[in-house]
Amino acid sequence: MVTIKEVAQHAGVSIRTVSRVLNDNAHVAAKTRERVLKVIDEFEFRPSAAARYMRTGQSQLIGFLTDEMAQNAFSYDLIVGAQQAAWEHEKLLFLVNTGSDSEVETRAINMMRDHQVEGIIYATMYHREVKRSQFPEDIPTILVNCFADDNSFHSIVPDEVGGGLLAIETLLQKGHQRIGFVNIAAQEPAPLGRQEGYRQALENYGIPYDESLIRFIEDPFEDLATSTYDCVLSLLQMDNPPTAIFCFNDLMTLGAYDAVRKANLRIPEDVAIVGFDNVEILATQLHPPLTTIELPTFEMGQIAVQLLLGLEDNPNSHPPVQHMINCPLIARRSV
Amino acid sequence: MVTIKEVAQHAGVSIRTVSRVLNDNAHVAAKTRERVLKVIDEFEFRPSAAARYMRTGQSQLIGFLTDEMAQNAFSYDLIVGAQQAAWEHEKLLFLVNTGSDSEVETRAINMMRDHQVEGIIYATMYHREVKRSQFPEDIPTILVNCFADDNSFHSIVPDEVGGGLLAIETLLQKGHQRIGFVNIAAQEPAPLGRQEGYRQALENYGIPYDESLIRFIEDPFEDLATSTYDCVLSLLQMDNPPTAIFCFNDLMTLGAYDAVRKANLRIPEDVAIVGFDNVEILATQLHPPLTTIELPTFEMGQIAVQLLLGLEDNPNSHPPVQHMINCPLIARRSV
DNA sequence: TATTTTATTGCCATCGTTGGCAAAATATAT
DNA sequence: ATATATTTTGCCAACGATGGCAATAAAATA
Repeated sequence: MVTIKEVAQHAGVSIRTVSRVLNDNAHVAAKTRERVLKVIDEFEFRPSAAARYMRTGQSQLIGFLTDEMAQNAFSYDLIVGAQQAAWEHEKLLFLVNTGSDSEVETRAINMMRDHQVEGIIYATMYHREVKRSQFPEDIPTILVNCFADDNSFHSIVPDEVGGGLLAIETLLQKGHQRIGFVNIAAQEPAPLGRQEGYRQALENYGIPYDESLIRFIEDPFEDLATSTYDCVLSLLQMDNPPTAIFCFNDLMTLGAYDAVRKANLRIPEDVAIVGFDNVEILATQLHPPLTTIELPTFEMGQIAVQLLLGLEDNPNSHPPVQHMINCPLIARRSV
Repeated sequence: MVTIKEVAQHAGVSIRTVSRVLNDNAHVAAKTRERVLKVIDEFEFRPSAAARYMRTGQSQLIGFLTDEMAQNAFSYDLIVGAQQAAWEHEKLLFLVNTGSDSEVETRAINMMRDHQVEGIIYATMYHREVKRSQFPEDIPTILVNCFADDNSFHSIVPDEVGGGLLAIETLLQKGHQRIGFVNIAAQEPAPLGRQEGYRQALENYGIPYDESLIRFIEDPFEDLATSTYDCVLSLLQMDNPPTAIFCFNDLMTLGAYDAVRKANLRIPEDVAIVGFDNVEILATQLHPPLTTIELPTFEMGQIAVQLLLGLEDNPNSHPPVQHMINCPLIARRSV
């Protein structure tokens, strides 16, 4: 590895001059600069980030922690979004997947501290609350898709209620009056929020809230599509069946599509279907393509980094920002 | 940030002693060590990785480059696999997604060099050849899911031929004699290799190779499932239709399932289906769950890191290893 | 007790870079 | 030509850690 010393030697100047060429650019004669630049180029010299950090205290590093390796595309888009934003600011992203193991988490945070990251982004795979104690107080931290129990950290979460509302209002606008909803049973922001959106939308349109149109899936991991299949089939076999179904997520629409076909009905002519998440691999390939609410994960990753970097300028921007991201409708052909 | 100096001061020893406690552990009196350890603990001191690197030359960093942000789960598993292996060796992973932009790629490699990564892993989203010139010669590099045009780098790729062979032999063992194959038209290792596996399997069982059973999809990005639907439907409408279908990837089986249903046939009783990739989100949720060949991406990521770290011990292990990863069958219920 | 061995500790240089300050070189004003 | 201002450059000390070597303290031997 070639150092600034060698460059100085070959250019016949002191290392201070090389350093000046590298940084200020001021106070160095044009001729000298040219000579130095030529040597730098020739030797492919690049200043050591570690040595630079030693003097400046700027590591140019951001830590990115994720809790579990989900099967879904969620995490990946989030990472890429964050990576891209970091890139635009010439920062590098450290990635650690902790698998929800709190010991690993602590160790990971320690390692990031060792490398003097300028900030930490902590992203969870599903929207939930996290304990504040697990995060260091002296490193700027942004929570993504989660929030601290005491809201003591900046956090970026999707607007679940707004998403649910938008899904249902879209259906109501098309004239649907009875709308089934296959939700999951957990007491978490996502199912709770989306259901609240469902309720509000009906209220806005003066349509009574019929509990029998809502079905819950207990175990959201085991055979999700199959459970949805059963739920949707039973909804369609009601005396007064719904003409539209809202599924808690896109994966579930796989089962919903099957159930509608089983009942010998057509999508969207007989039954409209709306999902949530906009998992492109599914939504675009289904038959017909799925209308769904987008969980803008890429954007969330981007915003997290931008927020983090903005923080450095005014680190005392208390109270922490609770950023709520709008979930737009992606209209395809299932409505 | 508390430094070794402060620790030394508070413990009433020199920094050299603290350093010894931190590293060797030898040649320091039990009493002293205890005292130092207490201060370290109390002040939550952690040695700076940058300063450490300055002296030792060990950055503990690995660079991970990906070419594009694919929709599929491929990349994510790969990253997590690599991350996990890195973690086990106490290394941290830098992630940069280049979006196939060679300028970004060069800049990314430069940034990694700045941070003195111990090695670089370059992973592509589909199995292909890459140019050797784009990689630096002085940093150990592992290619994943791709290989250099002159095989001058270590590389880890899936055994496409073996995967295709396994898929078809599985079907042949079940007594299927006419097996349809929906492939994609690109001249790349994956479609070419899997088709070669298809051919070999038939040859092994002494069954004639009937070209009319193979269909090609020209544009593998636009409406893949729909194109597959058309292909499978036309296969099933042949005079002597196949009793099994092998799809180039799992996404395509979505269309294949629809086509089989459309033809009023059952899976697997009337038509067996085998996919490729083992995209869990799809394979486990389909109706019935999909039998498919796994592309062991997680494992590939792990092996990449292990190989990289092993390299440091014997950096002159020329010629570069061309590692071929076995693709196993994941038997579910579509066969 | 004196002497040798061994265990413990501290001083200093170093890694590659940047910033403060002063020295040298050049340009401008008298 | 001399004095003064300005530009250009170099020396040296950091940053936070580690390693070589010497100094000191403790233990073992004579």
